[in-house]
Amino acid sequence: MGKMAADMTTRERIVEEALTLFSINGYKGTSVKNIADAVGIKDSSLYKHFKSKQEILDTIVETMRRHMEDMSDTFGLPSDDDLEEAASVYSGFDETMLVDFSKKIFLFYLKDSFMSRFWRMGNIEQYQNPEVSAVYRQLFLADSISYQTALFAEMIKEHIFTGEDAEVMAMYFYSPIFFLLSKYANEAEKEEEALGILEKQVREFYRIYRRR
Amino acid sequence: MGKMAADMTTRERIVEEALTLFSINGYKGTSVKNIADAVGIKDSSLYKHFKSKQEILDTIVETMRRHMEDMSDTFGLPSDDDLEEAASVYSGFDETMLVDFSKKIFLFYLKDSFMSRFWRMGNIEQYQNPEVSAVYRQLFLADSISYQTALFAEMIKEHIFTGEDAEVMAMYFYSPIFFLLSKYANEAEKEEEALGILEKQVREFYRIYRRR
DNA sequence: GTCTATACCAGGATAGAC
DNA sequence: GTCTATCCTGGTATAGAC
Repeated sequence: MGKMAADMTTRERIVEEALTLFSINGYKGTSVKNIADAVGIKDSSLYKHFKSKQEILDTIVETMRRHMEDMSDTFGLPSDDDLEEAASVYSGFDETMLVDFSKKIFLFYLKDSFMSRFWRMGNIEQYQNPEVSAVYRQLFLADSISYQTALFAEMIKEHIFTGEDAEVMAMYFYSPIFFLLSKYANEAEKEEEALGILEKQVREFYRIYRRR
Repeated sequence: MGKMAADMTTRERIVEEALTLFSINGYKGTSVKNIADAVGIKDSSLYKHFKSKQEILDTIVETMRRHMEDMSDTFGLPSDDDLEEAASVYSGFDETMLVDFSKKIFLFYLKDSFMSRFWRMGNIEQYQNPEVSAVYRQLFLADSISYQTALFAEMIKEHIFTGEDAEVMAMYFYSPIFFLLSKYANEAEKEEEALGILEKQVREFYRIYRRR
């Protein structure tokens, strides 16, 4: 994203096209020639930029790892350091804000061009490539839960929500998002349907845990 | 499962070994020779049983489709027809029974040899093969939700649970199971950890929706 | 840094003997 | 219904000219 094709180096464009193809056809289902064709060079020329097909995949994973680190910014989420601040930001939280927050997370995963392609590639390659698997699992399974657990814990402490166990709350908040991503990642046209279901879930979540 | 290798025809053993290999290395990552080796025959001999590698995959999908139809039995679940009966069966439902019910579903998906291999293969191949995708999505995304929606709707009607929207309840009941399957499908050794988390989720679910 | 040409190998599938 | 031998294609990667 951000850069136009013209602004990108050939090396960057190879990574870009490879991620797209890997996310559609998988690593084994994508040939070096497929990637070269997409970039508009011959397959042999590609080896001036990468010493092997595997090295392209490694570069994608590395890029994703860096992308991940400044994800909070992209998200518009506060960083781990200032959770207290985060909670105070959300202290005027109402139902609508919680719904918007969940939709923001959902649509970021679904529509951000890097995220959505990595989601799909991660699904396909998670059992094959240990490095892909590690980043995929951290991103979509571990970090999401741990961040939201910390956030809900803070919000309980600040008496914004009631609840005994922040991790249980985080699971109830995030796992429907995860489920809907799995279901709708490949059906962009049904986005509205997905958002409708998500909204109902989150309104119920708010009803259950709001301070009474 | 149930049949020993000795009892199975060569054709059945090909399907069996192919599913195992596809679930580990994917369709493209598995060669006909890999399958033949696992069965103990030469790759060329395999073509006496199947006219192509694709036909093996089609047979697996077909087997899964049939497996699916009598899943309710395997599950120990009532069929769609007699939901009223199902609800009355659960009318004496307490927290422990709900926890056991959720663990049963979770462990069935995780440990049933056919299910767990199809789960993994479905994950890998969901964007590649339309037929795999259809069965995978029906099994793990659509049917689970619709069955549990019907069940909770009946239980609300019978005043066993309180709740406005059975589908929202079904999502809160099933999506943590789905999330935990995604997380632990490849880490059989952490089964206890997964069950611990599941139990906490379901106890919270019961606390929220039990009749008061 | 792009091209053409080519080496090399692995995979899917068939032919034909036993 | 299993084997050996073989065909063909397509994929990764390298060499060397421009």
